[in-house]
Amino acid sequence: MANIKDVAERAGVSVATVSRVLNGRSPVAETRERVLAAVQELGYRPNNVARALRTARTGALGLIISDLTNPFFTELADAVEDEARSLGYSLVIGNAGERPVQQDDYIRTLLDRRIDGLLVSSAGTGSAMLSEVVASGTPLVLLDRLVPGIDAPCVRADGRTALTELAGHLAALGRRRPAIIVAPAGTPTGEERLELFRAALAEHGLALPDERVGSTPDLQHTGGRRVMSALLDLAEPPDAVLATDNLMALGAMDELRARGLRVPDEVALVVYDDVPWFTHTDPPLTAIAQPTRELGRAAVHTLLARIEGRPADSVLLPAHLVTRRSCGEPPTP
Amino acid sequence: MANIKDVAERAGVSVATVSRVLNGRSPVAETRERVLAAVQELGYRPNNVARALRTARTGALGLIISDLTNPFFTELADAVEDEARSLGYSLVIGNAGERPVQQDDYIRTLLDRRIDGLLVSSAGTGSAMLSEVVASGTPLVLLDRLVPGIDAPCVRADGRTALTELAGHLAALGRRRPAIIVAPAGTPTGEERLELFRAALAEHGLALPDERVGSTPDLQHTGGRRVMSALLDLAEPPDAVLATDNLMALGAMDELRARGLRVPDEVALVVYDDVPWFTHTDPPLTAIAQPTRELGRAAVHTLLARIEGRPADSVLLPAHLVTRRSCGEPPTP
DNA sequence: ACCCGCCGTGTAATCGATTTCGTAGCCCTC
DNA sequence: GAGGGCTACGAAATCGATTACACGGCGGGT
Repeated sequence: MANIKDVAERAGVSVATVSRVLNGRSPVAETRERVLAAVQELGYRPNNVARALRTARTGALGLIISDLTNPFFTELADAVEDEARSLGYSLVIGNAGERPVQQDDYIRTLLDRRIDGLLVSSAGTGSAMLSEVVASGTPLVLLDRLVPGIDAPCVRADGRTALTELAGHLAALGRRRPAIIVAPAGTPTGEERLELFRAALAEHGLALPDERVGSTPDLQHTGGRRVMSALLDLAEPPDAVLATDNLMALGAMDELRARGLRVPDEVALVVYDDVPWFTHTDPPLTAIAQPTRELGRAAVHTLLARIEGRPADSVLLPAHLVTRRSCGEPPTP
Repeated sequence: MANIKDVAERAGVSVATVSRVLNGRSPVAETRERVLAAVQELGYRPNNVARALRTARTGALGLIISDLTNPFFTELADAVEDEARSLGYSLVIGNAGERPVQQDDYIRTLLDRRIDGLLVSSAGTGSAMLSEVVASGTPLVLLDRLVPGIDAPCVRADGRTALTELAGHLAALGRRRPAIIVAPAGTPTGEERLELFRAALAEHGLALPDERVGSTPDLQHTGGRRVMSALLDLAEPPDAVLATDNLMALGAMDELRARGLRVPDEVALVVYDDVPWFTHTDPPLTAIAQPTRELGRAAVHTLLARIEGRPADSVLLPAHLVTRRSCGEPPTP
């Protein structure tokens, strides 16, 4: 591949001049055109690696995502990618697969690659490497998940409105024994959702006793199924279940189906995170929709602010309840 | 951040020695330990940008995916990422969003970043930039989609077995008027699936006339819905439909539902690409499952072969029919 | 007419690593 | 004991860009 020296020779100028023309400085029509012609003829493209070494800017952002196959995170990643690209950055995606060790591995790699900034939707509580990121001075923004003890802005959705709406919805439909499936105590997101849901239910005179709080470290399909099974084995099984993750909800649905229980007739089901195909499940699922694309966009902007040294605050966007049929009420058209 | 010079000073050796220790050459216990101690104390990590400039190897692979929000491609990307990471490469993902222009944009960026190799699941027929890739000498492997005129190995699934199984399945269930929803003529994948399906049907005495071949350039939800609508308006509407993409299938289902037609009673529906949540739709969808993760893995291996100068051939892995209830037969447990 | 300053350009340093080449010291052999 | 070969290490070139500094020429001000 042609390099800047080849271009300089062909245009009969120095490499400095070529560099200046390409970066918009010192615009003298005649020289400028000779250089551009040479660039054209040789099909020259600047080597980003060399440029990055010299300028200490790679033009790449890193995104650590907890689980790429989870549709919520896919959409988030898509939104981030879109926004980053439109602002001239490219995106290196690291998939943590919900494993803290793998996450740390990836963060290290990205740091070694000298990305300009890092977005992290953290798996678990693995904050050891995160404090290293902060220490290294690489701009960091947390996405969707808070990490205690890490001094970085966090962009995420606020479930309060949605959960209040949900509690009202369930109460109005006569549900008396709500339950929740969450990540285990200690994970900030899980705890927050639990507390908000409990508070919202209380306002409608509904209790959420600990026995109807099912939790599992396995945030996937099988975890959700196992927890749902335990809930159904209770002396007083729930008549409404909120699954705080779409994968766990799928597992929960499988368990219901396996036991021949009908949704919403016998048990109402609500999912945290709305996903396009929830319209197509049997029955269509009532869901709490986070403003995913907006989150992605905001995260990129916050990160760029940090990169450019501008002040950057945390962002909190409201989530909303999307009513479908899995709680019993027909959707209002 | 500490650099190699700092380490050298602290250890009282030259930078060359530090480099050698870190790369496993010239192992002399005493010096070696001094260097490693200095590395430890300074928290030194080699600058990958500088290393890449010198060695002309970035340790990064590029992946251009046609649509990140399509679950099939998500799983593919996940598999590729997994395999790449386990082999010491990181992955830069570019999302083409099914837009050739954006795809070309991204390929250029990745080339500028001097990635070691490129995997492309091409959107449309945008092969202009692809021939540039070949010309640039960057190792290239096509993924899932063939691109005519591009001299690069292609890793993809062979639908012949699956479509033969499907034709038999439909015939056995008494379906007489099969139809297909495909990408428009001119897209290799679409044409191939059409021809294979037609041939397989013929073996069971079933015809697939052109009027029951619905195509749309919009490979998304709305495209699928529009085509399904046209098929249903036929004088002799189909009693079985194969949608060659999972997004289009969702659109098709919406149209069926909107018209109050029951699946499988009135129309059988089959989807190309199996996705985890197809178990949860109403009814569970019979699908053609591509060996997605194996495809991802094979693609990375093929690409590495090219990178290392080993011979690399195209790979063709068989797809299979996964029978559920959307064609009428209960699944055999 | 002379000098100052500015503008466009070239020369060379620089970013942080790898790698070639050269050299000093050591051991072994004859 | 001298010479040859090997080993461990350092000095310096190198990758391909950006950029600080130097310099020559030209225009304008006095």
